[in-house]
Amino acid sequence: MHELSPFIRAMDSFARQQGRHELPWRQTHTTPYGVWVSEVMLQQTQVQRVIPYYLAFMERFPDIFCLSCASWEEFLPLYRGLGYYRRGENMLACASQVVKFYEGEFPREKKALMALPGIGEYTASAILSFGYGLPHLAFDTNMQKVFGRYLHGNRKAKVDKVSVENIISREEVDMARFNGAVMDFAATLCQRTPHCHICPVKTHCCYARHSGTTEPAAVTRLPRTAFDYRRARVYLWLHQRHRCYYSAYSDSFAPFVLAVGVTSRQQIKEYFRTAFELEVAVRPPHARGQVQDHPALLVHAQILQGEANFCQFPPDEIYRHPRGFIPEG
DNA sequence: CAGACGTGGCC
DNA sequence: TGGCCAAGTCT
Repeated sequence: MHELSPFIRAMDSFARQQGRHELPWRQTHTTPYGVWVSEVMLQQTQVQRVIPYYLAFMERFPDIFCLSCASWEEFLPLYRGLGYYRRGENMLACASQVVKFYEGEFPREKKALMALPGIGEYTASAILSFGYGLPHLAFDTNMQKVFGRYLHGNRKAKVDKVSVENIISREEVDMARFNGAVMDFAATLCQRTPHCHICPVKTHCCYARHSGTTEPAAVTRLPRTAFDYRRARVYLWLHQRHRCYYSAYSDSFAPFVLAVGVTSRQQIKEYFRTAFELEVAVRPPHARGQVQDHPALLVHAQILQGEANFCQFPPDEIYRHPRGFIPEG
């Protein structure tokens, strides 16, 4: 017996009663490949957003051999819109390595998995537990939040992963079931503002016992002064992973200066699509201010697809603000 | 080890 | 509408 016993029993019951069993990557026919695809897509991305991407992706690339042969041009249509395009590059590289070195089967060892591109400790554990039924704890931000609160009353508190994993393994618990249960529990009950009044472990949880007073409340920011996007101009730095920057001019470096009012990410993408036949990923503005009495936004963007016929400059030869830029203050 | 990396939906 | 959010990984 130990302090986690009630929690483990509660999660088992929670999984049975309120588990999200209908998620497409939780089906009985889901392969380690399917687990991997879902886990990579789910990184820093919301479940509801991933579902349609996952379904379409598995239809287009049903197995890892299929994916390992795909080009970036074939891959991108099924990935575009998910963001974090390095993730996408890593998926292709990973698929090709698994085929080349492991005959298309993901290894069953954490160390070997973590050596593959785009697979870190969390994703490796997820593949091992969900894909192979091995007893690895999939410790993500959900588990951090839940165990931090349960054990120490604070979602940010340091949690000893190894001892938690050992304790769970010792119980006769299916680790995959447990991992999924904690995620569902975190998503539906133990949210940023947790619903302790209906929580099955409230009598054992450190956070609930202290009525949440052990955790700092979410910060509320002061409202900012309105910014006139309709009159604003975007100054845009187009780059390849910040390794080289493209200039709007051929003789010296200059950022792209867009038309007044072309400020939304959607508008900016459309501009590069029609003007240059380029697909670009546009970051939210990293600075705003004034240039010659006009509101200005400074924006980074990188090329996803297409050929750029612009002059290239190394990062140290570009300047980061337009002449006369006055930061908002 | 901070900081970078994307996006569309939501209030 | 602007600021925040969501199953990490890499450098």
